[in-house]
Amino acid sequence: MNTNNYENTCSNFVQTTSCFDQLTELEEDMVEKNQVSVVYKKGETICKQGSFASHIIFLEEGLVKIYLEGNPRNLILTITSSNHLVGLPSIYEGNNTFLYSVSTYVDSKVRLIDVNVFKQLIRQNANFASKIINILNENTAQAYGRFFCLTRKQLHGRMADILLCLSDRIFKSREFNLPLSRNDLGELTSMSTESVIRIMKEFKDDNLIKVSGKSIEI
Amino acid sequence: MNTNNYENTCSNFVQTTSCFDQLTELEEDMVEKNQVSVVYKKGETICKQGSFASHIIFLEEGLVKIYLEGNPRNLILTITSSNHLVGLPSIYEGNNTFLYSVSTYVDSKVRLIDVNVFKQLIRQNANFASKIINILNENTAQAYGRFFCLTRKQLHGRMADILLCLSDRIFKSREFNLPLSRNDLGELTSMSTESVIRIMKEFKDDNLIKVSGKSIEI
DNA sequence: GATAAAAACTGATTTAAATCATAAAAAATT
DNA sequence: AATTTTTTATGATTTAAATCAGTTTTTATC
Repeated sequence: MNTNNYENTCSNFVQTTSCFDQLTELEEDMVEKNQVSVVYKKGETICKQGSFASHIIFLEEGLVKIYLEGNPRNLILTITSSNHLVGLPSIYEGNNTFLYSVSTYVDSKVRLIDVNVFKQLIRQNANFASKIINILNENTAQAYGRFFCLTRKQLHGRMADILLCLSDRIFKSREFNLPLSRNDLGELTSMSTESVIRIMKEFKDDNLIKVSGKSIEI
Repeated sequence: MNTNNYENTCSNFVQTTSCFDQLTELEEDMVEKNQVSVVYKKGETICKQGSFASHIIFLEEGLVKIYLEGNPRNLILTITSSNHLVGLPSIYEGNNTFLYSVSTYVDSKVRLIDVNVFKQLIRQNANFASKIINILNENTAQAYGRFFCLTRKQLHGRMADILLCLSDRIFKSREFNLPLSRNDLGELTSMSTESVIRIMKEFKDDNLIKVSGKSIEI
C-alpha cells in the first residue's frame, strides 16, 4: 500500500473477520449465548450517535453508512459492507456511547454482541485482542486517508476518489447500482448536493462515467 | 464527554500510559532490553511517513506534531505531549510503515521500543492489549472530532477550537508560549497561513486573546 | 391511478477563503 | 554587527464552491 497516496478512502479493505477464529469453543459459545440477530430494512437506523452502546454490531449482510451527526449536515465516515464489525471505538474505558450513527442502505442482517462479553473476550484472549487491534488500526489508516482527501483535495478529486472507491471496495465492479442519493454522496465527500450533481454531470459529459437511473459505469 | 460536541480536537486527553503497568516483571524486562532512549532537538523529525516502522515511539518528554505529508501542504493530525505512545497504527498486519510523520516542537526525549516485542506483548498479555485498544479508541474518537471540525466548521470556529484545545489539553493554562508557527496553525486548522494571521488579528482586536511575541493569553 | 413528497437537476448570485504581491519584523547565520 | 533567511503582516484580486430560487423527474403514498 502506498501510504503517500490518499485514495480509496470511502471504505476499508475487506477485513476477514478472522478475529472470531481466535476464540476457544467455550468463548465462541459465550458469544453465541450473548448475541441476538436483527434484521433491518433499508433506511433504518441501527444505532444512534450518543446513545448507550450496549453491544458491538457485526454486519452479517447488507450495506450501511457510518456517520457523524451534524447540523444541518452529517458527515459520512465510511460505507461498510458485509462481514464487518461496527462500533468498536465505543468500547474504550470512560466512554460507553456510540461515537457515530449507523443506518442501512439496503435490507441488512446484523448480530448484536453484548459489549461486556466483548470486552471480557479482549481481556482474556490476547490473540483475539490482537486481531481487534488489527481492525482498529486498519480503520484508522482509512480514516486518515479520508481526512487528507476531504481537507486537501477539491471537489473533482473528492468525487472521483469516492466513485472509484465504491467501485473497488464495495461493489467490486466497474458497473454498479448506487443506493446512495446525491445528498449522501455530498455527506460522503463533504460538498453540497448541488455540487455533487454538477460534478457528476461533468464526469458524464467527459465520458468518464455512464449514468442511467441508479446504475453507474466507470 | 459530549459526543455531539466536536470540540477540543487538537490533541487527545492525557492518556495515563498505564498500559505498561499491565506487564509482568519478565515482560517489563523484555521491553527494557529492547528499547533505546533517544533525544531529539527542536525541529527534528522522529519518524517519516512511509518509512519502515521498526519501533513504537514513547514520548517521555517533549512536544511533537503528528502529521500527514502533502504537497504543497501537510495536515497536522494531532499535537502530542509527554507520556504518550506514538506510532501504534503502524503495528497492524500487512503494514509495517509509518502512517504519518512526527517531528518535534521542543527538545524531546523518546524511548523507541522494538515493534516485534510490542506485537508479542499484545499477543501474550491480554490486559496489555486491552489498554492498547483503549488508547487506539481514544485516538479514534479524537480523530473523528477533528474530522468533523475541519470539514464542517469555518475558519473562525476551527481557529477558536484549536486555540482552546491547546490551552486546555497541552499547556493547561490560559496563558502559554506557543511554539507553533502561523504556518503550523494553518496545517492544523486546514487553512492558509494568511487566514491564520487575519483571524488571529481579529481575535486580538475583539479582545478574545492577547498576543505578545510567542505568548498567548485567552 | 391520482396525489403528495422526495430527489434530481439547472442557472444566477453570493460569499468564504485562497492566492497573489509586497512590506515589515524577527530570527538565524555569517 | 551585518547579512540573509524565515516568519509575520496587510491589502487587492481571484476563485472555488455554497447558497438561493426555481423546475423537472422520480419515488412513495393514499
